Amino acid sequence: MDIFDTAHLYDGLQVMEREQAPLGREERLKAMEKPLLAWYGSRARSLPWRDDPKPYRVWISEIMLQQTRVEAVKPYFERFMKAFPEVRDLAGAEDDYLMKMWEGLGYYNRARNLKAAARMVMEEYGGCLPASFEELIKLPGIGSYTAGAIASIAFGIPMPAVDGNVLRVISRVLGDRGDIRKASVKAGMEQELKAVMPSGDASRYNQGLIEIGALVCIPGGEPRCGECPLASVCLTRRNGWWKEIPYKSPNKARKIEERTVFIIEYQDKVAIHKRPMNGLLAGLYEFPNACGHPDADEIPAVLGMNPGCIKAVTPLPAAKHVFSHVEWHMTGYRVVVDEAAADPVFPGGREEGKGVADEAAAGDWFFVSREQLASSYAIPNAFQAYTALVG
DNA sequence: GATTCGTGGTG
DNA sequence: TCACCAAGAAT
Repeated sequence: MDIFDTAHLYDGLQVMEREQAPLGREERLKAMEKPLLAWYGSRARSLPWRDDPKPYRVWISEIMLQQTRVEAVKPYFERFMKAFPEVRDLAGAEDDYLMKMWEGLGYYNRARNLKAAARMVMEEYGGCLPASFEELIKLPGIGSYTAGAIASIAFGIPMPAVDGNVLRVISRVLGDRGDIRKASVKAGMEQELKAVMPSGDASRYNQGLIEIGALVCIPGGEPRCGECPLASVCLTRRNGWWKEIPYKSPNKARKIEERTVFIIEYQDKVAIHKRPMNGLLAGLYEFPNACGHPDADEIPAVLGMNPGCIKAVTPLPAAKHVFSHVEWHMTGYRVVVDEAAADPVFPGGREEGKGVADEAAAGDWFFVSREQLASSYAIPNAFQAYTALVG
């Protein structure tokens, strides 16, 4: 028999609890500890950052895991650790290379914050992450969850690490209908968990709660209460509330932007453009693009190019990319240009004062080979449909 | 408190 | 197809 298959005990335990005074919130949370630690001891997945929890590795993994699935992180983590084995390597990273190592993972400010924090760790802590929640949370990119995760997992400090998994698990255990989107609900849960954290098992305790959320008390489907070590203390399990708890207030509708992407080719090279250092996809590279869906005969004006520079124009397939708060509905053109347009002295062959109205005008585009593009410039996956056409 | 930051899996 | 949403943080 599987000792963690507690389904057969539910009826008895429920009767027991009904016969006693109902548990208060703190008592219910305290009742989680033993079954949680026992379950984690036997069921924890083997993960690269878990098997070798050096502070630096825990830090990198926790940043990568923010709003990102474990399976997506794994290959990035291994590659990142080879590129930047120690804090010193990260602190001295070249920006374009750093972003190339992050290319496709999303939320690119995480990588920039990581480097900024690494420099602070070098200067202020001699290259070692501080073993202190209060010091960790001062570092850029480290908030209350990540500070708690690093403090507990890397240093054994008994501080809670409340992420989306923990919000879901604890809301369900307590039968709490508070809106888990609210910062106040998270802050309250951090306080309650801090009061019941075991002083000597912080790492396993926090990771156990997260692991239950990831593997058992899952979102977007029926939780696997039959294999949950917390089933006997869980109010949501007892009352069948899993569809209602956790409660999360609805999302806002996304804004839709129409864009046109230009694959501008000269011989074996293609034009790219560096995006501004703030806002969406900050500091990454992109193909020149513009608002709206201009006709082919409008392209010289849109690009601010002498029509004589353009040797051929062919339309490219439409594509859609969905960000968190914006949707791009894209079309594209392949534009083959001649020497005049590719002249580095006069980038883009542009006419003075004209050009793409917004972002592409900021720094002009420049031509790179396919090899350079693939090896040295981070292009976000929003352009994947067009990147694929460049080969 | 409300917004803005990517991307891919999933029902 | 589409809405949801994941090991959140910064502004």
